[in-house]
Amino acid sequence: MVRVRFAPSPTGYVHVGSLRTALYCYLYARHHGGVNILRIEDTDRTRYVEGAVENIIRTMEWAGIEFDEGPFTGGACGPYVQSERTEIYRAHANQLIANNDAYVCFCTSERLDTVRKQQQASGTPPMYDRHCRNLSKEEVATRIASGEPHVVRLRIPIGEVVRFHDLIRGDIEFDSKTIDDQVLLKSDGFPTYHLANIVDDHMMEITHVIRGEEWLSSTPKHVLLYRAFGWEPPKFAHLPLLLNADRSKLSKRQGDVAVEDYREKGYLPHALINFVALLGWNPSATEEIFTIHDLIRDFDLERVNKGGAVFNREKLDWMNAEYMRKMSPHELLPLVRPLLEKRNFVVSDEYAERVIAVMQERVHTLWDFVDFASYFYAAPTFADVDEKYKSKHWTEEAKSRLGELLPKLDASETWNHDALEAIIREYAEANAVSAGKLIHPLRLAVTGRGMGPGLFELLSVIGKEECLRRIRHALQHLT
RNA sequence: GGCCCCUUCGACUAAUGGUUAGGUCACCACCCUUUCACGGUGGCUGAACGGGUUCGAAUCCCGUAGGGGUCACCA
Repeated sequence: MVRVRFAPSPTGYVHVGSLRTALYCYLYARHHGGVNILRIEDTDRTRYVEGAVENIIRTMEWAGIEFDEGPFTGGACGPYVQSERTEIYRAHANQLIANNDAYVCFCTSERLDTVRKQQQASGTPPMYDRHCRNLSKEEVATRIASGEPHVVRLRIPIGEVVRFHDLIRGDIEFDSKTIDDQVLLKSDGFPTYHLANIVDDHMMEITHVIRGEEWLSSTPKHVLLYRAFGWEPPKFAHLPLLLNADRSKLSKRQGDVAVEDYREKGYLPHALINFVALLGWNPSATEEIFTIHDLIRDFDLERVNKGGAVFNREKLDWMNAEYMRKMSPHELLPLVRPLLEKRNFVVSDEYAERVIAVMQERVHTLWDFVDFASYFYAAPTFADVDEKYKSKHWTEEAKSRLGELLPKLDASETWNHDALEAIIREYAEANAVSAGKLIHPLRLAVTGRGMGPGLFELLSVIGKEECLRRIRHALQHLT
Protein backbone atom coordinates (compact mmCIF):
# COMPACT_ATOMS: atom_id res chain seq x y z
CA MET A 1 0.00 0.00 0.00
CA VAL A 2 1.44 3.31 -1.09
CA ARG A 3 1.31 5.99 1.58
CA VAL A 4 2.63 9.47 0.83
CA ARG A 5 2.47 12.73 2.67
CA PHE A 6 2.54 16.41 1.89
CA ALA A 7 4.18 18.12 4.87
CA PRO A 8 4.07 21.90 4.68
CA SER A 9 4.95 24.22 7.51
CA PRO A 10 2.38 26.85 8.39
CA THR A 11 4.44 29.94 7.75
CA GLY A 12 2.03 31.86 5.52
CA TYR A 13 1.12 31.38 1.90
CA VAL A 14 1.40 28.21 -0.17
CA HIS A 15 4.26 28.35 -2.68
CA VAL A 16 3.50 27.13 -6.20
CA GLY A 17 6.42 24.73 -5.81
CA SER A 18 4.65 23.29 -2.78
CA LEU A 19 1.51 23.05 -4.84
CA ARG A 20 3.35 20.94 -7.37
CA THR A 21 4.84 18.74 -4.64
CA ALA A 22 1.38 18.30 -3.14
CA LEU A 23 0.00 17.52 -6.58
CA TYR A 24 2.63 14.89 -7.33
CA CYS A 25 1.98 13.27 -3.95
CA TYR A 26 -1.72 13.22 -4.68
CA LEU A 27 -1.28 11.88 -8.20
CA TYR A 28 1.12 9.22 -7.04
CA ALA A 29 -1.19 8.10 -4.26
CA ARG A 30 -4.26 8.02 -6.48
CA HIS A 31 -2.46 6.33 -9.33
CA HIS A 32 -1.46 3.50 -7.03
CA GLY A 33 -4.68 3.37 -5.07
CA GLY A 34 -2.75 4.55 -2.04
CA VAL A 35 -3.24 7.03 0.73
CA ASN A 36 -2.46 10.75 0.63
CA ILE A 37 -1.69 12.34 3.96
CA LEU A 38 -1.46 15.97 5.06
CA ARG A 39 0.88 16.63 7.94
CA ILE A 40 1.56 20.03 9.42
CA GLU A 41 5.19 20.61 10.35
CA ASP A 42 4.93 23.39 12.86
CA THR A 43 7.91 22.66 15.06
CA ASP A 44 9.32 26.14 14.65
CA ARG A 45 7.22 28.26 16.92
CA THR A 46 8.94 31.45 15.83
CA ARG A 47 7.80 31.09 12.26
CA TYR A 48 4.24 30.07 12.94
CA VAL A 49 1.65 32.27 11.25
CA GLU A 50 -1.87 32.45 12.61
CA GLY A 51 -4.39 30.98 10.20
CA ALA A 52 -1.77 29.40 7.99
CA VAL A 53 -3.03 25.86 8.54
CA GLU A 54 -6.52 26.87 7.51
CA ASN A 55 -5.05 28.63 4.51
CA ILE A 56 -3.18 25.52 3.44
CA ILE A 57 -6.31 23.43 3.67
CA ARG A 58 -8.41 26.02 1.86
CA THR A 59 -5.83 26.31 -0.88
CA MET A 60 -5.60 22.55 -1.33
CA GLU A 61 -9.37 22.34 -1.55
CA TRP A 62 -9.40 25.08 -4.14
CA ALA A 63 -6.78 23.21 -6.15
CA GLY A 64 -8.73 19.97 -5.89
CA ILE A 65 -6.04 18.09 -4.00
CA GLU A 66 -7.65 15.69 -1.57
CA PHE A 67 -6.23 14.11 1.57
CA ASP A 68 -7.25 10.82 3.09
CA GLU A 69 -5.67 11.53 6.45
CA GLY A 70 -4.72 14.77 8.11
CA PRO A 71 -5.81 17.44 10.58
CA PHE A 72 -9.63 17.75 10.58
CA THR A 73 -9.79 14.71 8.28
CA GLY A 74 -8.38 12.44 10.98
CA GLY A 75 -6.91 8.99 10.51
CA ALA A 76 -5.30 6.15 12.40
CA CYS A 77 -1.86 7.75 12.69
CA GLY A 78 -2.76 11.08 14.20
CA PRO A 79 -2.35 13.62 15.45
CA TYR A 80 -1.20 15.08 12.13
CA VAL A 81 0.12 18.30 13.61
CA GLN A 82 3.66 17.99 14.88
CA SER A 83 3.29 20.44 17.73
CA GLU A 84 0.84 17.95 19.22
CA ARG A 85 3.39 15.16 19.09
CA THR A 86 6.30 16.62 21.06
CA GLU A 87 6.26 13.85 23.67
CA ILE A 88 6.79 11.29 20.95
CA TYR A 89 9.85 13.09 19.61
CA ARG A 90 11.31 13.57 23.06
CA ALA A 91 10.98 9.86 23.81
CA HIS A 92 12.68 9.01 20.54
CA ALA A 93 15.49 11.46 21.17
CA ASN A 94 16.05 9.82 24.55
CA GLN A 95 16.15 6.41 22.92
CA LEU A 96 18.85 7.67 20.59
CA ILE A 97 20.86 9.03 23.49
CA ALA A 98 20.52 5.75 25.37
CA ASN A 99 21.86 3.90 22.34
CA ASN A 100 24.71 6.37 21.94
CA ASP A 101 23.41 7.47 18.51
CA ALA A 102 22.83 10.96 19.81
CA TYR A 103 24.28 13.14 22.52
CA VAL A 104 23.43 16.12 24.65
CA CYS A 105 25.10 19.38 23.72
CA PHE A 106 25.37 22.44 25.93
CA CYS A 107 27.03 24.80 23.51
CA THR A 108 25.51 28.25 23.48
CA SER A 109 24.54 29.88 20.25
CA GLU A 110 27.24 32.48 20.97
CA ARG A 111 29.91 29.81 21.06
CA LEU A 112 28.51 28.25 17.91
CA ASP A 113 28.65 31.60 16.14
CA THR A 114 32.23 32.13 17.17
CA VAL A 115 33.27 28.70 15.97
CA ARG A 116 31.47 29.23 12.69
CA LYS A 117 33.16 32.55 12.11
CA GLN A 118 36.55 31.07 12.77
CA GLN A 119 35.83 28.26 10.35
CA GLN A 120 34.73 30.67 7.69
CA ALA A 121 37.79 32.80 8.23
CA SER A 122 40.09 29.83 7.92
CA GLY A 123 38.22 28.49 4.93
CA THR A 124 37.13 25.22 6.51
CA PRO A 125 33.58 24.02 6.05
CA PRO A 126 31.27 25.48 8.69
CA MET A 127 30.26 22.53 10.86
CA TYR A 128 29.73 21.87 14.54
CA ASP A 129 33.12 21.14 16.09
CA ARG A 130 31.69 18.29 18.18
CA HIS A 131 32.73 19.99 21.37
CA CYS A 132 30.15 18.12 23.48
CA ARG A 133 30.30 14.83 21.62
CA ASN A 134 32.18 12.99 24.33
CA LEU A 135 30.99 14.43 27.61
CA SER A 136 30.71 11.91 30.42
CA LYS A 137 27.27 10.64 31.46
CA GLU A 138 27.85 12.13 34.89
CA GLU A 139 28.68 15.57 33.60
CA VAL A 140 25.66 15.56 31.33
CA ALA A 141 23.42 14.49 34.18
CA THR A 142 24.62 17.17 36.56
CA ARG A 143 24.48 19.96 34.02
CA ILE A 144 20.95 19.00 32.98
CA ALA A 145 19.97 18.76 36.65
CA SER A 146 21.30 22.24 37.23
CA GLY A 147 18.96 23.52 34.53
CA GLU A 148 21.54 24.30 31.89
CA PRO A 149 19.96 24.72 28.43
CA HIS A 150 20.87 21.99 25.99
CA VAL A 151 20.06 20.40 22.66
CA VAL A 152 20.33 16.85 21.39
CA ARG A 153 22.57 16.14 18.42
CA LEU A 154 22.83 13.20 16.09
CA ARG A 155 26.13 11.35 16.41
CA ILE A 156 27.27 11.01 12.82
CA PRO A 157 29.49 7.93 12.40
CA ILE A 158 33.07 8.51 11.39
CA GLY A 159 34.71 7.27 8.24
CA GLU A 160 31.73 5.96 6.41
CA VAL A 161 29.96 6.51 3.13
CA VAL A 162 26.21 6.95 3.37
CA ARG A 163 24.37 5.68 0.32
CA PHE A 164 20.75 5.84 -0.74
CA HIS A 165 18.71 5.47 -3.84
CA ASP A 166 16.58 8.25 -5.23
CA LEU A 167 13.70 7.32 -7.54
CA ILE A 168 14.42 10.29 -9.76
CA ARG A 169 18.17 10.67 -9.52
CA GLY A 170 19.46 7.17 -8.93
CA ASP A 171 22.17 6.23 -6.45
CA ILE A 172 23.64 9.03 -4.37
CA GLU A 173 26.40 8.90 -1.78
CA PHE A 174 27.85 11.21 0.83
CA ASP A 175 31.03 10.84 2.84
CA SER A 176 30.06 10.98 6.51
CA LYS A 177 32.81 13.50 7.21
CA THR A 178 30.78 16.07 5.26
CA ILE A 179 27.72 15.51 7.42
CA ASP A 180 27.13 17.71 10.44
CA ASP A 181 26.09 16.47 13.89
CA GLN A 182 22.62 17.79 13.33
CA VAL A 183 20.50 19.15 16.15
CA LEU A 184 17.51 16.84 16.64
CA LEU A 185 15.90 18.37 19.68
CA LYS A 186 16.07 22.11 20.27
CA SER A 187 16.57 23.73 23.64
CA ASP A 188 12.91 24.69 23.71
CA GLY A 189 12.07 21.00 23.68
CA PHE A 190 10.72 20.99 20.14
CA PRO A 191 12.26 18.68 17.57
CA THR A 192 13.91 19.93 14.40
CA TYR A 193 12.56 18.93 11.03
CA HIS A 194 15.02 16.08 10.76
CA LEU A 195 13.88 14.22 13.86
CA ALA A 196 10.17 14.93 13.60
CA ASN A 197 10.11 14.07 9.94
CA ILE A 198 11.73 10.67 10.36
CA VAL A 199 9.72 9.70 13.40
CA ASP A 200 6.46 10.71 11.78
CA ASP A 201 7.19 9.18 8.41
CA HIS A 202 7.90 5.92 10.18
CA MET A 203 4.94 6.02 12.51
CA MET A 204 2.62 7.10 9.72
CA GLU A 205 3.99 4.25 7.60
CA ILE A 206 5.02 6.50 4.75
CA THR A 207 6.31 4.46 1.83
CA HIS A 208 7.47 7.27 -0.48
CA VAL A 209 8.96 10.59 0.49
CA ILE A 210 8.26 13.02 -2.34
CA ARG A 211 9.78 16.42 -1.69
CA GLY A 212 11.80 19.22 -3.26
CA GLU A 213 15.43 18.92 -4.25
CA GLU A 214 16.45 21.32 -1.50
CA TRP A 215 16.16 18.31 0.83
CA LEU A 216 18.60 16.17 -1.05
CA SER A 217 21.65 17.21 0.92
CA SER A 218 20.05 16.47 4.27
CA THR A 219 18.83 13.06 3.22
CA PRO A 220 21.96 11.25 4.45
CA LYS A 221 21.16 12.46 7.97
CA HIS A 222 17.72 11.01 7.57
CA VAL A 223 19.09 7.72 6.32
CA LEU A 224 21.36 7.58 9.37
CA LEU A 225 18.42 8.28 11.63
CA TYR A 226 16.39 5.44 10.16
CA ARG A 227 19.34 3.17 10.75
CA ALA A 228 19.82 4.34 14.32
CA PHE A 229 16.18 3.55 15.05
CA GLY A 230 16.43 0.26 13.23
CA TRP A 231 13.73 1.28 10.78
CA GLU A 232 13.40 0.58 7.09
CA PRO A 233 13.67 3.92 5.28
CA PRO A 234 10.99 4.89 2.76
CA LYS A 235 11.77 5.40 -0.89
CA PHE A 236 12.95 8.91 -1.74
CA ALA A 237 12.02 11.06 -4.72
CA HIS A 238 13.56 14.52 -4.86
CA LEU A 239 11.73 16.79 -7.25
CA PRO A 240 13.53 19.34 -9.41
CA LEU A 241 13.07 22.93 -8.33
CA LEU A 242 10.77 25.50 -9.88
CA LEU A 243 12.87 28.38 -11.16
CA ASN A 244 12.75 32.11 -11.81
CA ALA A 245 13.49 33.32 -15.33
CA ASP A 246 17.17 33.63 -14.31
CA ARG A 247 17.11 29.98 -13.21
CA SER A 248 17.45 30.66 -9.51
CA LYS A 249 15.01 29.03 -7.09
CA LEU A 250 11.56 30.49 -7.65
CA SER A 251 11.25 33.33 -5.21
CA LYS A 252 8.90 36.04 -4.15
CA ARG A 253 11.23 38.77 -5.27
CA GLN A 254 10.80 37.93 -8.91
CA GLY A 255 7.05 37.66 -9.20
CA ASP A 256 4.09 35.80 -7.82
CA VAL A 257 4.91 32.60 -5.99
CA ALA A 258 1.85 32.10 -3.82
CA VAL A 259 -0.96 29.93 -5.05
CA GLU A 260 -3.25 32.49 -3.47
CA ASP A 261 -1.78 35.14 -5.79
CA TYR A 262 -2.77 33.17 -8.84
CA ARG A 263 -6.17 32.51 -7.47
CA GLU A 264 -6.71 36.19 -6.82
CA LYS A 265 -5.42 37.13 -10.24
CA GLY A 266 -8.09 35.10 -11.92
CA TYR A 267 -6.50 31.78 -12.75
CA LEU A 268 -8.58 28.63 -12.66
CA PRO A 269 -7.45 25.82 -10.38
CA HIS A 270 -7.57 23.27 -13.18
CA ALA A 271 -5.37 25.43 -15.36
CA LEU A 272 -2.83 26.04 -12.60
CA ILE A 273 -2.77 22.35 -11.73
CA ASN A 274 -2.38 21.33 -15.36
CA PHE A 275 0.40 23.86 -15.76
CA VAL A 276 2.47 22.95 -12.71
CA ALA A 277 1.97 19.24 -13.38
CA LEU A 278 3.92 19.72 -16.59
CA LEU A 279 6.76 21.53 -14.90
CA GLY A 280 9.15 18.67 -14.41
CA TRP A 281 7.04 15.85 -15.73
CA ASN A 282 5.56 15.00 -19.07
CA PRO A 283 3.72 11.89 -20.18
CA SER A 284 3.44 12.32 -23.91
CA ALA A 285 5.05 15.38 -25.40
CA THR A 286 2.18 15.97 -27.78
CA GLU A 287 -0.70 16.66 -25.45
CA GLU A 288 -0.78 19.73 -23.23
CA ILE A 289 -4.22 19.69 -21.70
CA PHE A 290 -4.84 17.08 -19.03
CA THR A 291 -7.76 16.64 -16.69
CA ILE A 292 -6.97 15.55 -13.17
CA HIS A 293 -8.12 12.07 -14.16
CA ASP A 294 -5.66 12.03 -17.05
CA LEU A 295 -2.91 13.10 -14.70
CA ILE A 296 -3.75 10.41 -12.18
CA ARG A 297 -3.84 7.79 -14.91
CA ASP A 298 -0.52 8.81 -16.44
CA PHE A 299 1.55 10.02 -13.51
CA ASP A 300 4.75 8.20 -12.85
CA LEU A 301 7.62 9.32 -10.63
CA GLU A 302 10.12 7.73 -12.95
CA ARG A 303 9.20 10.15 -15.69
CA VAL A 304 9.93 13.15 -13.53
CA ASN A 305 12.82 15.19 -14.91
CA LYS A 306 16.00 15.94 -13.05
CA GLY A 307 16.57 19.52 -14.13
CA GLY A 308 14.78 22.53 -12.68
CA ALA A 309 11.93 24.11 -14.63
CA VAL A 310 11.36 27.80 -15.22
CA PHE A 311 7.88 28.94 -14.28
CA ASN A 312 6.73 30.48 -17.53
CA ARG A 313 3.85 32.86 -16.99
CA GLU A 314 2.98 33.21 -20.69
CA LYS A 315 2.27 29.55 -21.01
CA LEU A 316 0.15 29.61 -17.89
CA ASP A 317 -1.84 32.46 -19.43
CA TRP A 318 -2.38 30.46 -22.56
CA MET A 319 -3.45 27.42 -20.61
CA ASN A 320 -5.81 29.42 -18.44
CA ALA A 321 -7.35 30.86 -21.59
CA GLU A 322 -7.76 27.36 -22.98
CA TYR A 323 -9.68 26.30 -19.91
CA MET A 324 -11.88 29.37 -19.90
CA ARG A 325 -12.75 28.96 -23.57
CA LYS A 326 -13.91 25.43 -22.94
CA MET A 327 -16.30 26.48 -20.20
CA SER A 328 -19.81 27.73 -20.84
CA PRO A 329 -20.71 31.31 -19.91
CA HIS A 330 -23.06 29.81 -17.37
CA GLU A 331 -20.18 27.97 -15.69
CA LEU A 332 -17.98 31.05 -15.81
CA LEU A 333 -20.59 33.37 -14.33
CA PRO A 334 -20.16 32.40 -10.66
CA LEU A 335 -16.42 32.92 -11.02
CA VAL A 336 -16.77 36.33 -12.67
CA ARG A 337 -19.60 37.58 -10.52
CA PRO A 338 -17.53 38.28 -7.37
CA LEU A 339 -15.02 40.18 -9.47
CA LEU A 340 -17.75 42.41 -10.87
CA GLU A 341 -18.87 43.09 -7.36
CA LYS A 342 -15.38 44.08 -6.33
CA ARG A 343 -15.48 46.73 -9.05
CA ASN A 344 -19.01 47.73 -8.04
CA PHE A 345 -20.44 46.80 -11.41
CA VAL A 346 -24.11 45.92 -11.10
CA VAL A 347 -25.61 43.82 -13.87
CA SER A 348 -28.02 40.92 -14.14
CA ASP A 349 -26.82 37.35 -14.48
CA GLU A 350 -28.30 37.16 -17.93
CA TYR A 351 -26.43 40.28 -19.03
CA ALA A 352 -23.17 39.11 -17.50
CA GLU A 353 -23.45 35.80 -19.30
CA ARG A 354 -23.88 37.59 -22.60
CA VAL A 355 -20.78 39.65 -21.91
CA ILE A 356 -18.86 36.51 -21.00
CA ALA A 357 -20.01 34.86 -24.21
CA VAL A 358 -18.67 37.65 -26.41
CA MET A 359 -15.47 38.09 -24.40
CA GLN A 360 -14.61 34.44 -24.01
CA GLU A 361 -12.30 34.21 -27.02
CA ARG A 362 -10.14 37.09 -25.87
CA VAL A 363 -9.41 36.66 -22.18
CA HIS A 364 -6.47 35.18 -20.30
CA THR A 365 -7.71 35.50 -16.74
CA LEU A 366 -11.06 35.91 -15.06
CA TRP A 367 -10.27 39.55 -14.42
CA ASP A 368 -10.16 40.17 -18.16
CA PHE A 369 -13.94 39.60 -18.22
CA VAL A 370 -14.15 42.63 -15.97
CA ASP A 371 -11.27 44.96 -16.70
CA PHE A 372 -10.99 44.43 -20.45
CA ALA A 373 -14.74 44.62 -20.73
CA SER A 374 -15.50 47.45 -18.35
CA TYR A 375 -17.47 49.34 -21.02
CA PHE A 376 -20.13 46.65 -20.82
CA TYR A 377 -20.83 47.66 -17.26
CA ALA A 378 -20.27 51.41 -17.37
CA ALA A 379 -19.99 54.06 -20.08
CA PRO A 380 -16.40 54.72 -21.17
CA THR A 381 -14.67 57.78 -19.80
CA PHE A 382 -12.10 58.02 -22.60
CA ALA A 383 -9.52 58.77 -19.95
CA ASP A 384 -7.23 56.05 -21.23
CA VAL A 385 -8.30 56.12 -24.86
CA ASP A 386 -5.86 54.87 -27.48
CA GLU A 387 -4.88 58.19 -29.07
CA LYS A 388 -3.60 56.58 -32.21
CA TYR A 389 -6.84 54.76 -32.79
CA LYS A 390 -8.81 57.87 -32.00
CA SER A 391 -6.92 60.16 -34.33
CA LYS A 392 -7.27 57.64 -37.10
CA HIS A 393 -10.96 56.96 -36.74
CA TRP A 394 -12.53 59.89 -34.90
CA THR A 395 -12.39 62.27 -37.82
CA GLU A 396 -14.77 65.04 -38.82
CA GLU A 397 -16.00 62.85 -41.61
CA ALA A 398 -16.58 59.99 -39.24
CA LYS A 399 -18.53 62.21 -36.88
CA SER A 400 -20.80 63.47 -39.61
CA ARG A 401 -21.37 59.92 -40.83
CA LEU A 402 -22.32 58.88 -37.33
CA GLY A 403 -24.61 61.87 -37.12
CA GLU A 404 -26.40 60.62 -40.21
CA LEU A 405 -26.42 57.03 -39.03
CA LEU A 406 -27.82 57.83 -35.64
CA PRO A 407 -31.47 58.36 -36.69
CA LYS A 408 -31.37 55.12 -38.68
CA LEU A 409 -30.19 53.24 -35.63
CA ASP A 410 -32.76 55.00 -33.53
CA ALA A 411 -35.47 54.01 -35.96
CA SER A 412 -34.57 50.35 -35.84
CA GLU A 413 -37.19 48.27 -34.14
CA THR A 414 -34.96 45.31 -33.62
CA TRP A 415 -31.57 45.56 -31.97
CA ASN A 416 -29.58 42.48 -32.66
CA HIS A 417 -26.46 41.49 -34.52
CA ASP A 418 -28.09 40.94 -37.91
CA ALA A 419 -30.32 44.00 -37.83
CA LEU A 420 -27.44 46.26 -36.84
CA GLU A 421 -25.19 44.84 -39.48
CA ALA A 422 -27.89 45.37 -42.11
CA ILE A 423 -28.38 49.02 -41.15
CA ILE A 424 -24.71 49.81 -41.16
CA ARG A 425 -23.86 47.97 -44.34
CA GLU A 426 -26.80 49.51 -46.15
CA TYR A 427 -25.69 52.96 -45.13
CA ALA A 428 -22.14 52.22 -46.18
CA GLU A 429 -23.24 50.98 -49.55
CA ALA A 430 -25.65 53.86 -50.16
CA ASN A 431 -22.93 56.36 -49.34
CA ALA A 432 -20.14 54.49 -51.07
CA VAL A 433 -17.93 54.19 -48.00
CA SER A 434 -16.37 51.10 -46.53
CA ALA A 435 -18.15 49.68 -43.52
CA GLY A 436 -14.95 50.16 -41.54
CA LYS A 437 -15.44 53.93 -41.78
CA LEU A 438 -18.49 53.50 -39.59
CA ILE A 439 -17.53 50.53 -37.53
CA HIS A 440 -14.39 51.99 -36.00
CA PRO A 441 -15.90 55.32 -34.95
CA LEU A 442 -18.89 53.49 -33.54
CA ARG A 443 -16.66 51.15 -31.57
CA LEU A 444 -14.75 54.11 -30.20
CA ALA A 445 -17.89 56.03 -29.26
CA VAL A 446 -19.51 53.10 -27.51
CA THR A 447 -16.52 51.38 -25.91
CA GLY A 448 -13.73 53.94 -25.82
CA ARG A 449 -11.40 51.26 -27.08
CA GLY A 450 -9.86 50.08 -30.29
CA MET A 451 -10.23 46.42 -29.58
CA GLY A 452 -12.81 43.99 -28.42
CA PRO A 453 -15.63 41.77 -29.62
CA GLY A 454 -17.28 42.24 -33.01
CA LEU A 455 -19.07 45.56 -33.13
CA PHE A 456 -22.51 44.18 -33.94
CA GLU A 457 -22.52 41.70 -31.10
CA LEU A 458 -21.14 44.26 -28.73
CA LEU A 459 -23.82 46.81 -29.61
CA SER A 460 -26.46 44.19 -29.34
CA VAL A 461 -25.31 43.18 -25.85
CA ILE A 462 -25.11 46.74 -24.56
CA GLY A 463 -28.57 47.54 -25.84
CA LYS A 464 -30.21 50.22 -27.92
CA GLU A 465 -30.84 52.97 -25.41
CA GLU A 466 -27.40 52.84 -23.87
CA CYS A 467 -25.67 52.68 -27.25
CA LEU A 468 -27.57 55.66 -28.63
CA ARG A 469 -26.88 57.59 -25.49
CA ARG A 470 -23.15 56.88 -25.75
CA ILE A 471 -23.02 57.78 -29.44
CA ARG A 472 -24.76 61.11 -28.84
CA HIS A 473 -22.53 61.81 -25.91
CA ALA A 474 -19.39 61.09 -27.89
CA LEU A 475 -20.52 63.20 -30.82
CA GLN A 476 -20.97 66.13 -28.48
CA HIS A 477 -18.08 65.70 -26.10
CA LEU A 478 -15.37 63.59 -27.69
CA THR A 479 -12.93 65.71 -29.60
C1' G B 1 34.60 27.72 -0.36
C1' G B 2 33.10 22.13 0.97
C1' C B 3 29.45 18.64 -0.40
C1' C B 4 25.46 17.18 -3.60
C1' C B 5 22.43 17.66 -7.95
C1' C B 6 21.67 19.26 -12.90
C1' U B 7 22.65 20.61 -18.44
C1' U B 8 17.94 19.15 -25.88
C1' C B 9 15.11 25.60 -29.41
C1' G B 10 14.11 32.10 -25.45
C1' A B 11 10.57 28.77 -21.98
C1' C B 12 8.19 23.72 -20.92
C1' U B 13 9.51 19.22 -22.99
C1' A B 14 9.69 14.25 -26.56
C1' A B 15 12.97 10.52 -28.06
C1' U B 16 15.59 5.47 -23.91
C1' G B 17 22.44 3.84 -29.90
C1' G B 18 20.36 4.44 -36.26
C1' U B 19 14.69 10.28 -36.68
C1' U B 20 15.46 15.65 -42.05
C1' A B 21 16.09 15.98 -33.45
C1' G B 22 9.23 16.00 -32.76
C1' G B 23 5.33 18.85 -29.91
C1' U B 24 3.48 23.11 -26.92
C1' C B 25 4.08 28.44 -25.25
C1' A B 26 6.26 32.87 -26.92
C1' C B 27 7.83 35.32 -31.40
C1' C B 28 7.46 36.40 -36.97
C1' A B 29 4.76 36.02 -41.72
C1' C B 30 0.45 34.87 -44.38
C1' C B 31 -4.88 33.49 -44.54
C1' C B 32 -9.65 34.60 -42.22
C1' U B 33 -11.50 39.57 -40.75
C1' U B 34 -14.77 45.85 -38.83
C1' U B 35 -10.61 45.95 -34.36
C1' C B 36 -8.59 42.59 -30.76
C1' A B 37 -8.83 37.72 -30.39
C1' C B 38 -10.09 32.67 -31.92
C1' G B 39 -9.03 29.37 -35.87
C1' G B 40 -5.85 27.82 -40.10
C1' U B 41 -1.06 27.60 -42.82
C1' G B 42 4.02 28.35 -42.79
C1' G B 43 8.53 29.97 -40.43
C1' C B 44 12.46 31.12 -36.77
C1' U B 45 15.62 29.18 -33.30
C1' G B 46 18.32 23.76 -29.94
C1' A B 47 21.99 18.84 -28.40
C1' A B 48 27.47 23.64 -23.15
C1' C B 49 32.60 22.16 -24.57
C1' G B 50 36.51 18.40 -25.16
C1' G B 51 37.83 13.48 -25.24
C1' G B 52 36.62 8.43 -25.56
C1' U B 53 33.41 3.49 -26.44
C1' U B 54 30.79 2.00 -31.03
C1' C B 55 29.91 0.49 -37.87
C1' G B 56 26.83 4.41 -35.80
C1' A B 57 26.06 8.77 -29.91
C1' A B 58 21.34 13.91 -27.97
C1' U B 59 21.33 8.99 -25.97
C1' C B 60 26.88 5.11 -22.77
C1' C B 61 31.82 6.52 -20.11
C1' C B 62 35.54 10.27 -18.52
C1' G B 63 37.04 15.23 -18.07
C1' U B 64 36.10 20.58 -18.33
C1' A B 65 32.81 24.56 -18.11
C1' G B 66 28.30 26.63 -16.62
C1' G B 67 23.95 26.67 -13.55
C1' G B 68 21.43 25.36 -9.15
C1' G B 69 20.73 23.48 -4.18
C1' U B 70 22.70 22.98 0.61
C1' C B 71 25.99 23.88 4.56
C1' A B 72 20.69 27.13 11.44
C1' C B 73 18.55 25.27 18.11
C1' C B 74 14.11 27.21 9.62
C1' A B 75 11.39 23.98 7.25
